[in-house]
Amino acid sequence: MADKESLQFHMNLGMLINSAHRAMTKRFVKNAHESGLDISLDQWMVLGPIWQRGDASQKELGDMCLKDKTSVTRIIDTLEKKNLVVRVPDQLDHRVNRVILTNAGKQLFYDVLPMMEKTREEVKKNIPDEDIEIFKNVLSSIIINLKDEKG
Amino acid sequence: MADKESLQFHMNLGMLINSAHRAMTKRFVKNAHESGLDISLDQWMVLGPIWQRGDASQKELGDMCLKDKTSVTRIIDTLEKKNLVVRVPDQLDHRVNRVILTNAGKQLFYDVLPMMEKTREEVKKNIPDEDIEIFKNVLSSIIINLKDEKG
DNA sequence: ATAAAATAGTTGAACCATCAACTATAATAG
DNA sequence: CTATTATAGTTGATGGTTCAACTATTTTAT
Repeated sequence: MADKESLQFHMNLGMLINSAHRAMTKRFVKNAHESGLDISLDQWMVLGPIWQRGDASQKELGDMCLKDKTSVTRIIDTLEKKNLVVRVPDQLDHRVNRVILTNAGKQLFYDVLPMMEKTREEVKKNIPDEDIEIFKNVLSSIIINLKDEKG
Repeated sequence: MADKESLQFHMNLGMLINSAHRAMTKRFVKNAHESGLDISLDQWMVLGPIWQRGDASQKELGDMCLKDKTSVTRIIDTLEKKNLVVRVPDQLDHRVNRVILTNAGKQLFYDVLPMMEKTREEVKKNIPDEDIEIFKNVLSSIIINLKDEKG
């Protein structure tokens, strides 16, 4: 597979991760679009945990998605603009917002699921399972290697 | 290593790549900052190939970095604003710009090299070489799996 | 030789990430 | 109890990515 060798020869680790990441988000959006769904990968990354738990604070979402609080704020902003979630002030701790799905949000979640599965398969095509395992292992190690004090 | 297992349990492939990528660019910028260097990882990704070849068209840079032509335009914009590169109209083909390094650009390139090496080592720490090989292999496969018509 | 198609690059809009500075509330220390 | 500190979230600024639409050249096809 000359294409692949050429890629590896010319690119360092950072570029490869960068490109793979961008290719994945691009494909996700493309598949969503073809299914008539208007959602980005980052919006989906946030929607998932909310669905899973029923509700979540923005802090919790940031922790679960490994996203910055600023990013969470802005993603929730656009999800709210699309009427997919709402922010509900927490009754006990007035600093926190509980984010919950609207009916439209729940509907979208279910609509996206099969499309997500399709994307996952496209990504993993022709890659042996054991390589995927090592791959995830290395990713985790890199994240831990670079983890710094302030989350 | 409970930390790592926990990561893998909670995160899917997309999130892991996303986080690893962000951690790497963050660390790069942090190391650059600590060395008194003002450059982002994307700017560095573009600077490298220019140095390597002496000059390059924006199209070539996009191909080499796997970046969109719009991104290249904007990165060159900021590199030019920082007086690290200049755009020179190609004499033969009036559609293309040749991008070349200024003296400041060359100087910065040499200053960044050791810092880049340090970052690379931090990223790969405790990861066996053969796993890194498989890792790069999987990344290349993903990129190829998702490659679409319009680069 | 001219019309049509391809190529290189730019611009504006929308979204995401990061940093720093900020508000408001809660927890803790004296 | 009050002063300090910590936490949750927001805002503005800057940089990068993608898409779509655009300009200006070059290539090609007839």
